[in-house]
Amino acid sequence: MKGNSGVKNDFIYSMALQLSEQEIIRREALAELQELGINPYPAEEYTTNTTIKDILTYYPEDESSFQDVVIAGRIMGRRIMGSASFAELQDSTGRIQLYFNRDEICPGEDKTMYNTVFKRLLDIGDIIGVKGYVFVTRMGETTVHVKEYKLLTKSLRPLPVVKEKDGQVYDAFKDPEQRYRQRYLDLIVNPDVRDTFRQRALMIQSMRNFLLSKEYLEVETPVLQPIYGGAAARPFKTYHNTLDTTLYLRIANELYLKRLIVGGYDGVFEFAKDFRNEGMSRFHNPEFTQMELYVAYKDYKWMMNTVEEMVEKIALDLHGTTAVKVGDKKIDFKRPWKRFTMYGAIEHFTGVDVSEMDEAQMRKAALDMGVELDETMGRGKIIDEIFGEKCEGKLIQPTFITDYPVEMSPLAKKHRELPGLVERFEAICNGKEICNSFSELNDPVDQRSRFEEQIELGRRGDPEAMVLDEDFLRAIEHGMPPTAGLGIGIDRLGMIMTNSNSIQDVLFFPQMRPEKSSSAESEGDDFINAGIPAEWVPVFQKSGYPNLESLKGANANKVFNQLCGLRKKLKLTLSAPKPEDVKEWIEKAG
RNA sequence: GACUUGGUAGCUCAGCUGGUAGAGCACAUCCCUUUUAAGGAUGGGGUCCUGGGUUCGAGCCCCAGCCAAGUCACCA
Repeated sequence: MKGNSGVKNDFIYSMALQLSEQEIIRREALAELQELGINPYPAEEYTTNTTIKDILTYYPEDESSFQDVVIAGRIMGRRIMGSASFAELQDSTGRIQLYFNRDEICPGEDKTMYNTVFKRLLDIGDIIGVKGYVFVTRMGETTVHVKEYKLLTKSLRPLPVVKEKDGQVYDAFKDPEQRYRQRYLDLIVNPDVRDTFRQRALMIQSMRNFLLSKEYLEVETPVLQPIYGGAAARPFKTYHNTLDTTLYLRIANELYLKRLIVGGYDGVFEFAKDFRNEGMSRFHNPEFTQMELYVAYKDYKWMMNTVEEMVEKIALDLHGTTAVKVGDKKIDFKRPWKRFTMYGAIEHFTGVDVSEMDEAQMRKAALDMGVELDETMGRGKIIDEIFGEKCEGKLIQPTFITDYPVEMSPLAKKHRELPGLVERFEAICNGKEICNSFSELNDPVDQRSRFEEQIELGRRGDPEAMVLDEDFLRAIEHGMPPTAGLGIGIDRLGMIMTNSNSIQDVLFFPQMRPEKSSSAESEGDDFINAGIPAEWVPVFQKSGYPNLESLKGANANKVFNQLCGLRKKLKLTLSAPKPEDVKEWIEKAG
């Protein structure tokens, strides 16, 4: 360290107790930059005039272009030689090589900006802006010849360095836990992750454009609901102080959107975050996004055609083709999709026609197929079990399953021809449901009795049974036009459209258990309360005494030696304690 | 929730029957200087997830716990 003030030394070395060596070196570089009069975090705008992607795309077509470029981004790699160096710069569009030459960066006598600042004080991860011109190196790589550069942000932590050659990736940053917890790192070093989320955004945009082009109204409805409804699921519960009342985070927005149809809109939709207090897996996150759409004067048959049209358009907008690669399969969203009734699908995959069976016969048939059941299951639930067990996983290409048992669908209208069924369909794709839709039940008398059946299920112990929403009934008693409704899982569809294996890969910040945080900082108060100088607290903690309690009964000589040893090792400017001080501190602990 | 696998340096990972913690990248100092997952030399860097136990001795064995991933169950 040259010319550093004692104050800065103290700051850096007191941090040294918690920091890795590489972090200390970066903090020293930060201090040195400031002494050179360089602001590592400048406030003013840095105006760029192109992007890396544009340079790489258009320069090869016209080598007289890009002779005066300004770009900004993060340093992702450096190859430093004597008077000339190369670096990799990454912006939001891509990565390009930079060429630095000492005598061009520093035309005069003072070579500090090259020798000291660029070579020694900049690191991988720093954000800089550069001005220069584009050329091609002897090795044939399009490169920006830097005439001038400016530090825009100093990075204090080392970045995972991922290297790649001929499609082979070295030292990939791939541990899922770290990728999800520190998504920013994932995004920096794994460019395909940035692409996945761009595609997700494009997918939503495509869907929204489709719906807006039909002149449906995009709306927002409450997330905090006094009565949760619209789906069979367990809710998150919260509490409002002023109202002194329990509220639930919505599990669906269906009942609110239908109220809007009652209110006279012909078509309403919402991209809704829903919350379900249930298990987590690679298909389930506690909060997820669903697009719900309700269109008046339509039925579920119309809605099937609409879903096909919409999803086919999304595939085309994202991939330019209706066929999408998912894992080792190719899924083709080209219309028309295959259609099965639920009974038809079961007969197709099991060879058993269950359509005419009563509950007892059905139970026996299911058990014969090896489907596990429990006592609380009624006829509808058994059909659902058979379907889920024997059919759903086998449906890879997009397929509509229609006409569900009434017991499973308390918000769907009874089938116009087939008793015991409702006018409902789901689209199954890659073995998973991607949407759910019905001709909405608008008969208020029927709706009330369906709710009452749900209440009965709740009494029998079904934790997912729906509760009766009196205001919703009041609304449809005023008359809701015949309506087709749809819920489509945005995350699930996103997984398919981006070829992602888990829902965590299409959510920026999937829910994780909270990280175990070191409580060292708060525990430090104990030391101070016992009269131990604050500047020694981190030294104690580094020595293996996280709190005062841990110091109890410790050998005073040993502690004294540990403290002084660390002081020497880390070149702390603190004055050494006396042995009797240490003894006194330990006595206070015990 | 059950089962399986894993947690070792900033990152990716080795680590023998239980015997003084290793490599590559990154970092530091130096050499070469239009290189490209740059090369060469030297060096620094560790709570082996946590807590117990067995043992003369534990990264490794046993028990408990934490976190994650995979599979299964439930839900979209």
